[in-house]
Order: sequence, then C-alpha cells, then structure tokens
Amino acid sequence: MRTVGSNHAETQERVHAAALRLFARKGFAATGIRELAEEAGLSSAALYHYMGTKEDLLVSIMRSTIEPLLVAGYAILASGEPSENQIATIVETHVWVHGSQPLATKITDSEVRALRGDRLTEVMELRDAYDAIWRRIVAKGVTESRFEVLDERVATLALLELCTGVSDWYRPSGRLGLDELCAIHTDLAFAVLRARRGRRPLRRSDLGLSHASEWIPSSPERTGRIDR
Amino acid sequence: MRTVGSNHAETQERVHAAALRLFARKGFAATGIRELAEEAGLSSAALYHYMGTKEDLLVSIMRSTIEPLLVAGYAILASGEPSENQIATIVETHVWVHGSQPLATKITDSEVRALRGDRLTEVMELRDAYDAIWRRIVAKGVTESRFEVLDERVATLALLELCTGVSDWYRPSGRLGLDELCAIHTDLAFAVLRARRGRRPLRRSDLGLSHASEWIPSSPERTGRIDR
Amino acid sequence: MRTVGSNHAETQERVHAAALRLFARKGFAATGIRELAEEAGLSSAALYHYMGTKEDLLVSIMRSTIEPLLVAGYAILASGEPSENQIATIVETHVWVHGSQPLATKITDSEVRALRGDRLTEVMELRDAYDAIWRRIVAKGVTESRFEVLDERVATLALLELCTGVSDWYRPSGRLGLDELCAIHTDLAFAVLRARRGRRPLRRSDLGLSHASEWIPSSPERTGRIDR
Amino acid sequence: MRTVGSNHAETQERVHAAALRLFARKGFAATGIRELAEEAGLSSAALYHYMGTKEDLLVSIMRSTIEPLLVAGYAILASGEPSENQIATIVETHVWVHGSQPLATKITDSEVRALRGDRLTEVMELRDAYDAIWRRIVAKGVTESRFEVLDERVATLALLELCTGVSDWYRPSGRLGLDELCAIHTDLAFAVLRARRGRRPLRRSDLGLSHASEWIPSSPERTGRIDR
DNA sequence: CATGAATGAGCGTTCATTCAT
DNA sequence: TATGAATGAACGCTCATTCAT
Repeated sequence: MRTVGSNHAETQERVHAAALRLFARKGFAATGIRELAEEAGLSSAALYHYMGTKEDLLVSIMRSTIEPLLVAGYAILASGEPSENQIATIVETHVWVHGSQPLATKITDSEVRALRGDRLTEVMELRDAYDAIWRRIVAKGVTESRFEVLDERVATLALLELCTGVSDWYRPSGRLGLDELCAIHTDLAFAVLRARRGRRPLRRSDLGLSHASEWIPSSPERTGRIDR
Repeated sequence: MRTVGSNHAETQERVHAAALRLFARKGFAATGIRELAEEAGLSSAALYHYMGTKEDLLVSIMRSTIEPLLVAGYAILASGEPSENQIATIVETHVWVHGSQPLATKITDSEVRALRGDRLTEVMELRDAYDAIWRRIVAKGVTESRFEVLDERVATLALLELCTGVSDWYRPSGRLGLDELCAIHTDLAFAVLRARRGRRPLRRSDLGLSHASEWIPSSPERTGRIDR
Repeated sequence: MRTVGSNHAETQERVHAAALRLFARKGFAATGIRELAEEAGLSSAALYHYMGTKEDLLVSIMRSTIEPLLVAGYAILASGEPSENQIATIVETHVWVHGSQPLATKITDSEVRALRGDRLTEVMELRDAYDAIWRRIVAKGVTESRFEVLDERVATLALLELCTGVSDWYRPSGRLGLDELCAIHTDLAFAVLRARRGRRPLRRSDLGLSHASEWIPSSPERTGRIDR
Repeated sequence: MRTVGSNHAETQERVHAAALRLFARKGFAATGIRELAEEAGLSSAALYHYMGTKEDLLVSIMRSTIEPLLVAGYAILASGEPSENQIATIVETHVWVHGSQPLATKITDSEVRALRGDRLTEVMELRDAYDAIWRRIVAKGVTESRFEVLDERVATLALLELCTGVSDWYRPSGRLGLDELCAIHTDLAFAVLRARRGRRPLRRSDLGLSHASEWIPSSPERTGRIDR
C-alpha cells in the first residue's frame, strides 16, 4: 500500500531531529512526548512507530554521537603519529563534531543522568572508553616529554572540558568558521599541555596540518530548521 | 515563641541540602516534589513551610551561588592588581567555589533552562555580569601584552569552561586537596593565556600567591551526607 | 491574664464578618480557611478559637439569618390581622432583612447545598417552616377572596423569589432607601396577588402602614468595611 | 477513521450532562474532577479528551444557555409587537428554558462568580445584554402607559427574578406542565406590571397567544437520568 | 490565646504508553 | 501506518484541621 519505501526513514529522521531540538533546549525530562510529536509533525501515538520508548530515543542519539568519535579516536591511537599530531587530530575531530552537532553533543554530555540500568552502563562505557583515549595520548606525550603539565589527570580533564564546551556557545553562523574553531582549539590544547618545539612553545602552524574539514566527513545536524 | 528557635532554619537547610543533592543528581525537571520531601525527611505538604514553589527553591540556590562569585569578581576587578594576579585570583576563587560546592554550582550552570520569564532574566543577568568580569580581565591582559591568544573570545570561554568543569568531577575526598586544585588551575590558566615572565612561560609559583584557602572564607556544601 | 473580657466576642464578630464577605463573594466551597483567616486578621490556626469547623461557621450564619425571620413570621401569623396586612408585613420584614443584610441572606439562600446530614436537615426545616408561613398567609387570603391567583403555589414561590432577589442587587448606598424598597415590594406583592380594595387594585397606601423602619429593629450587617 | 463515528459526540454529551448534574447540585467549586469523571463513566484522565479545563466546561454550559435566550430576546425586540405581547413572549421563552433546563440555567445564574478575567467579562456581557432587553421592553410599555409600576427598575428585576426562580423548584414530572407554567408566569408578569385592557386588569387569555410549546423548539436537558 | 508546624487527602492537570480500529 | 481513546500514576500544590509549644 505504501508507494515510496524511504518515507519511514525520513519520518524517523524528523523524529530524531525534533528530539535533538527539544532535548537540547529543554532537557530530556522536561520534554513531553506530545511536545515531541508536535515538533515532529506527528500524533503522539504515531511517534511510537518510529521509536521505542522516550529513553530508547535518547540512547540512540547518544550512541550515534559517541560512536563515531570513538571510532575516530581508536584510529588516531593506532596511527603511530607523534603525540602532538594525535592530540591535534583528536581535538579537531572533537571540536568539529561538537561545533557541527551542538544539539546532539550537548544532549550526550548532559543527559546521561536520565538513563538507568543497562542503558546507563552501556553509554557510560562508551564515554569512558573515549575519555581513556585522550588520557592515553596525553600520557604518552608526557612520558616522551613532549608535554609538560603539573597534573596529568587534571590537564586531560581540563582539555576535554574546554573542547566539549564548544557545543554550549558555538554557532556556525557566527564570526568563526568551523575550521578556524578547530585550529584555535588545537592551539589552546598545545598551550594547556605546554607543548614545545625546541625551546619555543609549539603552535599549530608548526605541524603542517591540513584543515579539519579535509579529513572529517561532513555531518552537520539535520534538524530541519535553522534552530536555536 | 518557639523554644528551640533554630528549628526552622535547620529544616530549611535540610530542604536546601536535599534539593542540592537531587537537582544535581537527577536534574530539576526530573526531581519530584515528593522525592524532595522524602529526601528532606518531611511530608510533601510540610515542604511548603520552608520554600515557595519548586522554582523558587531553584532560584534561591542559583542566587546564593552566583552572587558571592559576582561580589568577589567585582572586588578583583577593583583591586588594581596586574592582570596575572587578577586572573589567578578569580580562577582560584572560581575553582574553590566549584570544588567545595560542586552540587550547587553544577545546578547553577545547567538548570538555567528550567527558568522562565523574570526569573530567567534575573539569573541570566547575574551570570552575564560574572562572565563579563572574566572578559574584562583577559582583555586588559591582552592589551597590555601580558597574555597572548589567538582568539580572545574563545580563550576566555575555554578558560571559564575549564574552571567550571571542576564541579563535574572533583571530589574533596580524592587525591587532590582544594588548594592544590586551585593552584593547578591557575597554572592552566597561565598556560591557556600564554602568560610570560620575561621570555619564560609564567608559572603560578612566580607570583608569590598564598593558598586560596587563606583568603576564601570556607563554605563547603552542607548536604548532610557524603553524597553522590 | 486578659484585661478586657469582650475581646473574644469582638474577634468572633470579625471572623463572622469576614465569612460573610467571602462566602457571599466567592461561595462557601471556594473560600479557603487561610483566606478567611487573612480577611479576619488572624492566623488560620487562631481562627479555630472563634469557630468550630468551617461548616459550623456557615450554619451559624444561616441560623442567625433565618431564625429572626421565622420568629417574625410566627408573630405575624398570630397577629390576627387581615391577610393584606400580614402579607405586607412579612414582605417588608423579609425585604428589610435582605436589603440590610445582603451578604448573610445570599449565603443562607444559596449555600444550603454545602451542608450534609443533620446540619442540612436542621437548616432545611427552618427554611421550610418559614416558607410555610408565606403559604399559609397567601392561602388564607385566597380563601377569603382577598387575593386572586391562577396558581396559589406558583404565586407564593414567585412572591418569595421576588422578595429574596433583593439581596442580589440592592445596595443601601444606591438610589432607593430601605423604606422605599419595602414599600415598593409590598406594592408588587399586592400586584402579584391581585389584591383589591373594592373593585380597584389595592395599593400599599390604602393600608395606612407605617414605615418598616419603625417596627423592625435595625440590624445592618457589620462587615467592618464598605463591602462588595 | 472511527467506525461508530458518533462516539465522541456521545461521550462529550455524557460529560456535559454529568457536569450539569454535579455543578447544579454541589456547585462548581465543590465538584471535583474525579467526581465528574465518575459521574460521566470515565477516568479522570480520559475526561480531558472531551473538555478543556473545568472552567472551559463551565463557560460552555453558560454560553449554550444564555445565547439562545439572547437570540430569542433580540428577535422579540425586533418583532414590532405591542409591549404586552413582547413581555408575554420573553417571559414564556425564559420560563420554558428555565423549566426545561433547570440544571443549566441554575448553573448559569449562580456560578458566574467562579469565572475570572476574560471569561468573566464575556459571560457578564452576555448576561447584561439579555437583561437590557427586558428593561427596554418594560420601559417601552411604561412609556406607552401600557404598564404602570411604582419603580421601573425594581419591577423589571423582580420580574426577572420571579421567572428565573423557576429553575429552583420546577420539575417537569410535577403537577404542572411547562405550557401551564409559562401561561401562569405571563399572567404573573401582567400582574406585576399592572397591565390593563381598558379598565380591567389584563389577563393572558386576552391576548390570544398560542402555547409556548408551539413556538419554542423543544430542548429538554439530556442528563441521562431522572436527576436530583 | 496565638502560632508555626505538620499531615493525609485531595486539588486540577499532565505524564508516557498501549491498543483497537 | 495512523490515530483517538484510554489509563494508572504522577505532577506541583493546597486543603481543612490538629497540636505542641
């Protein structure tokens, strides 16, 4: 009876996009199922054809946000590049994703508390695995005296926080392009880690990196509107 | 003509503490009034002797968190100290408060979206005023070539984010004391801002600062239990 | 320990007056006990020194409104006067009371439904007894051909309704004085009952009645303010 | 794509009928939403498929009661009939509606105080417009010396009150039919207004009016039970 | 007397979810 | 697929009343 087969996927994406907007703006708990349905242009009952429970929807948003970062992280770890390059790459990947998908990343970073039981465990394991990659990169750099920090643990957390914060304020329509944003953050990362080239502070320009946009597959959030 | 006299204040503080715990752990929207009452050891009806609405309670938590920071910030701005010292002082005050009151600060930083109308405006004005202080300090340091950053706006945001993140992970019972935490963050701030003493990177130890604990009136959160 | 003995009675009257105002304006069910306390200038707990339950207060208002009317009604019945005079007298007494105590009478007439059990029975008996007096007067007048109506039952109810309605709209501060109001209603009553003097319609002026104010003990509502 | 189709309207009417019964018997404020739901045979949550808020329900009852009366009133005013006929017609329409829909009319007459803001204004405007029609008819009759009253304002109010009171006591199952009730009230109205035909008091039978039932579209209250 | 504190029950309303159609 | 209907539970908050102080 259906003519076009892809309609289901399309609608599913509309639901996903609506959830991104509402969960990010109001929070998971404060977003009602009817509100979500209205935002997606469906009845609240129809919604359940395109999602499991409200919590399922949240988990799916989180997984699709963390997993690509995790995959990228493992690749970076495996690359054998020097620590400076690894940090630069993971920072720019992270910032790129947080700058281009602020809604999804903000939700992923702030709504873990809405989960219970297995879902919580699952997501926390993904997140912990991702954080561990950063720690390993920093640790190697410190060991090799490429970085120099007072406290390795704190520095890594600070670095992550600083890069993650991007999703709180960055707007693609603003003064800075995503490429610039990435470059600036790499430079900040080198500063935080007190990376040096010889006895001079290391700057991103010393590394001959291409723009992040060249190696990161573009994936802006598709929220169906110029949101926020 | 109460005999005990302090009972009301005590209970009020119990309510406050319960709200800190629950709002921080589950979020404002996900915390029910009955849950809050149980956590405070009252009936849900009795709760209303000690608070206005749930939103009132949230606002009071936020005000009592931001306002001292704002007062301290203005004092620092007015101190006439060099930018390095001002940054160090505001960083350590901020970190101290976030480290000693992680619940209240996390709530204040993440639940603004739960407010509406005048309450929202009021709190956002306080927060904006506080952020402006950081921007002014950084700007002055940059103008005087004490700091050197690629992008002043981004650097300031990064700095704030990095110091604020403390409330997400720091536990007083952990490896680091609050004084150490503060010192580490000052050092991180100098790194982010690429502050120098002569041609050497500036370190906190160059400034001869006393410990934060010596100038900040102690105000650990009283949540009535070793929480979270 | 108390100096003046009458304070209790005074306060009780303040409570009574507050109840009159609120029950009349908002209705019994819609009036909260805290609201009542505030209106009377007491705490809600103190209120209970001057009344029983909220329902007790309502019953006391009703009794003190109906009973004088009932007493007057019995006196009129026993007077042996001709039906025209009895009707005139009961009408003017009724209108006088409803015009001078609009709050109490409105409450009495409209809040019977708030009562349950014995209280309901008690008040309904008083009210029925009062209505019966009107019916007896009208019936006698009809029997003696002093009145002439299509339907005795309906005419009596219409007459009562017409006189009772006064409490809905009459204001002592308005165009008409209470004496005038009473006279007008007697005239209306004669009209409704098609009373005649000879073959001319009977008018109040034919009876040589004095003003209602001369035989009715003045009892304006003491509500402590120019109310409504 | 409901099969039965009329189920929604039917249930809505059940809710409406339940509200009529409860609001009339206990009053709007004293009627709980769960009570209403039970009376309508629904869960309290399901109730909200068939109404807006409780106040919306009340307003809808009031509007559907006043509006037909108002429409009829304007038609009578515009008819150009002599004042006696206009009064007779509006009285019988009014009495017919109050006698056949005692619950709705009683609610409409007594629960205006439960409304606030715009709803209050709206309903009061309707009611005032209706009252104004009565005043205009009486005024014209007085001007043309067809009626003779001591006080025009009071007479009109008395007339309205007398006709409205019907909803307090009339039961269709009782001694009188609605047609009789209407005729009796027209006669009472002529009496109150001291209408004359030549030098004899005017009686309804002088006018050659048909029964009210012949020109008023029947609309007995459908409350689903022999109520009260 | 007066009051702050307390409470169990209830308020009107919305929740996330299911299901028959 | 889509939806109106339905529900038990819960929402934030207020109720009338009692009682120790």
